[in-house]
Amino acid sequence: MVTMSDVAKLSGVSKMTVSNVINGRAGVSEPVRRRVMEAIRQSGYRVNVSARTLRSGRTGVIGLAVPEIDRPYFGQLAAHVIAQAAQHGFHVSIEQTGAAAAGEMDAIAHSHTLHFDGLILSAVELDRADPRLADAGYPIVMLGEQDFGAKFDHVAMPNEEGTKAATAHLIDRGCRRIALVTGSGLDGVNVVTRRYRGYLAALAEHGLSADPALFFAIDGMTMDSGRDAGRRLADSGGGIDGVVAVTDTVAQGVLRGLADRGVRVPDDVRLIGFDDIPESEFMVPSLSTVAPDHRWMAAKAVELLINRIHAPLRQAGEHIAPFTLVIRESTR
Amino acid sequence: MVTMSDVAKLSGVSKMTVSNVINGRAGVSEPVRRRVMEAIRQSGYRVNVSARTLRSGRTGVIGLAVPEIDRPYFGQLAAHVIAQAAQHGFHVSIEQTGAAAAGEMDAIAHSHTLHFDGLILSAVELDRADPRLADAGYPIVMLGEQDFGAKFDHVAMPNEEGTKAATAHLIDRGCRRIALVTGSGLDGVNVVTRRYRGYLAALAEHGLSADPALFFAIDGMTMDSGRDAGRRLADSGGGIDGVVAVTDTVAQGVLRGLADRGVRVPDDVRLIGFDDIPESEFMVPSLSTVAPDHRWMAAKAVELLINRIHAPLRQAGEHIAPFTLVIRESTR
DNA sequence: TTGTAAGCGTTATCAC
DNA sequence: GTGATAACGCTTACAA
Repeated sequence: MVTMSDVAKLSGVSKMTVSNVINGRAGVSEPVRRRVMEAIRQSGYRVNVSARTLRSGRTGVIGLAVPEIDRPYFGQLAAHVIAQAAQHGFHVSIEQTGAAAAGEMDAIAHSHTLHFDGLILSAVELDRADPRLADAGYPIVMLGEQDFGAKFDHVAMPNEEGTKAATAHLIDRGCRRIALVTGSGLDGVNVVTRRYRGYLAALAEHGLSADPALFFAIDGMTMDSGRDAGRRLADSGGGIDGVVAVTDTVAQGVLRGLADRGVRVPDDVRLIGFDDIPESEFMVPSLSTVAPDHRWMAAKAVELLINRIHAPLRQAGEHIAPFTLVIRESTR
Repeated sequence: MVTMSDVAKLSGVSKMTVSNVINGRAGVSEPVRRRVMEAIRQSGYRVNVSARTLRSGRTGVIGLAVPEIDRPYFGQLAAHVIAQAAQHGFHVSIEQTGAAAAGEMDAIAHSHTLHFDGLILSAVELDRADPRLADAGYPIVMLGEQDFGAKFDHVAMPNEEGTKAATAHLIDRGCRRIALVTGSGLDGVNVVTRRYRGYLAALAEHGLSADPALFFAIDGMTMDSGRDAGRRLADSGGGIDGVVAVTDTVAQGVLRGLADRGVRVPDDVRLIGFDDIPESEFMVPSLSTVAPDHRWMAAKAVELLINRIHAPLRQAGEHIAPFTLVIRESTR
């Protein structure tokens, strides 16, 4: 392995001068700089990041912890975060938490080991009271889901507003018996409860009542559980004419479950999702959905994190993403 | 920051003994080991990976370079690779190459900087002749696409065999005018040409001719270009009764493009894809497809890479993944 | 503008 | 079994 000393020897200067050239520091004469660059090129020298990190304490890597990278929403999120971080000269390392609280704490403990400069945590289940969160050793930004009070910067989805708009849209289209397909946990403050509140708010505003028979609980935010809910929904015979699904992924499952039972969308039932994943436009029928500005969210999270890396003591804040309602065939 | 020296002082032993305890090396008496463990617990000590890496030369991180992490296939691949690597005590860092050859070389140069122990490269465009590949400084395993000759371990898709089986299946179902929707580059040895050969082989074997009018070229492996191809296909009026799409993602676009034109699947046209992404089961209609064993591929790639990390000089080989044909509604 | 010296936290070596 | 010492490759602080 070729080191800085080798380059120094080759170009007839000291290690320090080589370091200065590499890091673009001022105070190196042009001839020397050229000699050094040439020596670097010739020798094929590469900086040893471990040594630099050991000395400087900065890794240039930020962690992104997501439940499962193979769900479209998180894949898309990761792509945006990687792009944004690159613009600031940071790399991204992805950790899968497996949607379990234990895994999420692992990501933090682990990344401690891996020496991230900071962590973006797209949390679903993590208990907000966990004390270990406080002393992770580096800044953390929460993205997209949980509310952890004032301790962390938090980039939030327009959960309540978005779901309210989606529900209101179905009502506008003439739906009167509108089902909600969502997670079962209605305690605490999280995606599920926030979106539930938005659903209720829209119903109330239009003088509709919230029938418990219209509430379809599912186990995870997966296509599979969505399909199951779609079938139950079709079998319920409750005259349901509209469905709000908690995410597009779940909506895709619902769509499939309804198709399994011969229920047509939007003819028999209208359906709307949340997230605007890339697939939504291509489903048959294409899926109407709440489209948060994902790029904005990724940019915001990276910006907040990098700010905090440079200035650890700042007031944390919540930032709610803007959204639009994308109307497609499923609610025509 | 609490270091190994602190733990040593706290437990009244030397740094070296602490190191031995942490790394589970033999030759530490039980009482001492317990004292050290307790000191670690009390102090909240964490290993500094940079220092360890600097000294040992191992990072414990393997890179995974994929064109775009937000495409379902690569998301799924990443999930499997992460899981497999974890079983061997390795972490995974994901690099996006943006499907361009330049980006793929970047991933290599870059990860040099990042000090991976090895790299799994899911290459699409990378020119096999690029000399920089040879001296990346760590082992590389090619996964899923390109063929780079005998220089690298290579875990390959059953491109030819799978596409042949898919085409034969359509013929079995009674299709006689079978279109192929695939990338335009028919030169070189890559996914596109290999799958094309499989398609031709099946036609030939059943006495059907390859009509150029049945060849629909697309620009990238995206849903968007698939949709476009689906529309052109519907508008072509060539009596097409079957479609082989180069990937499921493209097939999803084709499905949508056909729906745009009111063409019914499978009633008017039968459609089959390649990859068996999670979405395929949930499309309407659900998509028949060639299902390579993704888990097998990830496991093989990780295994080959780790073998090579431990024994750099071994004969490279090609390993073709097993596959099954999954028959769903789109070819019923 | 350039060079010297010290040390970041860990592990390999070899002595005890 | 346990410990002292010397690296690993780089950057910070300071001297020339």
